[in-house]
Amino acid sequence: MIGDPTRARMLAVLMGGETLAAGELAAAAGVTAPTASAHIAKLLDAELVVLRSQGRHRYVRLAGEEVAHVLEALSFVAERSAHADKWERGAYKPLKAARTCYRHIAGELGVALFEGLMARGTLLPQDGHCALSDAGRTELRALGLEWPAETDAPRRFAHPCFDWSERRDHLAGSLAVSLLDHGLAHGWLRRIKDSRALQLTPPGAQALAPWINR
Amino acid sequence: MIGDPTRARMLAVLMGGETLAAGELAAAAGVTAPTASAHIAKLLDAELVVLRSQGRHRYVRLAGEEVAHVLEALSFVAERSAHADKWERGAYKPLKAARTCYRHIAGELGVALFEGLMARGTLLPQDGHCALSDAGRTELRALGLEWPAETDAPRRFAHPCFDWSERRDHLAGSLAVSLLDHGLAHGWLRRIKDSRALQLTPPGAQALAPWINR
DNA sequence: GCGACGCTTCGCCACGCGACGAAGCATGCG
DNA sequence: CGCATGCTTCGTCGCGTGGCGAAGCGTCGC
Repeated sequence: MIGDPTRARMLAVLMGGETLAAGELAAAAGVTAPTASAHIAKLLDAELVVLRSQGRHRYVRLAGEEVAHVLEALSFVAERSAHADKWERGAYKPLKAARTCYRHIAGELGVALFEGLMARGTLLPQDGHCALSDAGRTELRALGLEWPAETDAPRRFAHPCFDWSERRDHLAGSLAVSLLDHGLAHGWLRRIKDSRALQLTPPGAQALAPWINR
Repeated sequence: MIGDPTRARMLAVLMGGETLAAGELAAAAGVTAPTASAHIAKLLDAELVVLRSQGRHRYVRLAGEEVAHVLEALSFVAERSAHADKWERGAYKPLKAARTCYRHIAGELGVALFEGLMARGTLLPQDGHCALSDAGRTELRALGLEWPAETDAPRRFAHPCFDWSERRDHLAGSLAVSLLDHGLAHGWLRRIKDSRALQLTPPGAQALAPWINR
């Protein structure tokens, strides 16, 4: 299912965490509308993506974090030895520095952020997941960040996610989604076109400085 | 590559962590020798498996932990919703209770062991991996366990590995391999035939009792 | 050496499935 | 209303690739 080149291209695009209309996906994958439609139907059937119909558009998004995790791990193994140093220099460098993993911040920036959040005590480890400390709540609100209720499903709220390029954890969960969205909305981060790479802007570096661990 | 049904069956068998001769793999996957040979060649080319020629036999084994991790995550997503309750009752129950993940102990037993090792202080968290405490070294030697030198590559020695059925970590790394091998050799654990499932024997339960967290 | 065995290479067949064009439904807009 | 847009369904084509049997190598045993 994932192995088909066209579907793989579609999934890779969706790994950015965005939701795309069927037509956009077709263009991104380089196939015609009928072909894309058939593939989307299969991905839906396999529950790898979910669909939201809205007017005459049909928006597609990855089904969840498990799927994103598999794809991330797969892409790492796939690109592994082939171009060992492309990660250090060249085309993959921006991806290694900062990228989206589903709807989280990953790469060097993601790992640094996660470790900073833990080191500063903004987040506290708790069983397998993470919880906001009282001080942490205050700090993040001061940035203007808002997040969904933490009450239900603590596991879903914030937890570590293994980062395949860094081989260390970054932050995942709904708090991480809020953080990415907020960062994009306020110009702290910019998506690099046609890529999962992210760029940290000067205001972003300033806003996140207390947590960026270097 | 992984998607082909025959190759998937081969990889699933190899997920047990064993090394099999080409002919055994052919039988396990239900194909003739020529077919298996072609598939093995492809898996080798993709560096998903490694080969050790010995006499007229050619032994195949998974290439490493990254590969095992991807396969484990994939199998979880693949089996996910299909038979949601088969994990609780029925065919998957032994797999959920205890199984091999590459060459580590996974499932409920694996998670309990890992958490017990940490809770008792046998293992100490250290950066992204784990280190043996002095007391831990003594405790494990008392069991008769031996392990490779811890000096080089601490990351490889012991680290958490996300367990897809339990959604918590179990122990991975060369220490985990030693533990599984030792457990099998001393009758603490038995492989269940034609499956990745493991069974904890009474002597095993006794030997591991100090670390089994319940 | 000469078989037996294990595995690979070769040649061939056939099925599956992905690709597209054309036509068919929906939805939204003037 | 009627036409444009977005997507799906249908029918068809053709390539890719997995499958096997037969034959070819290498390795071990007597």
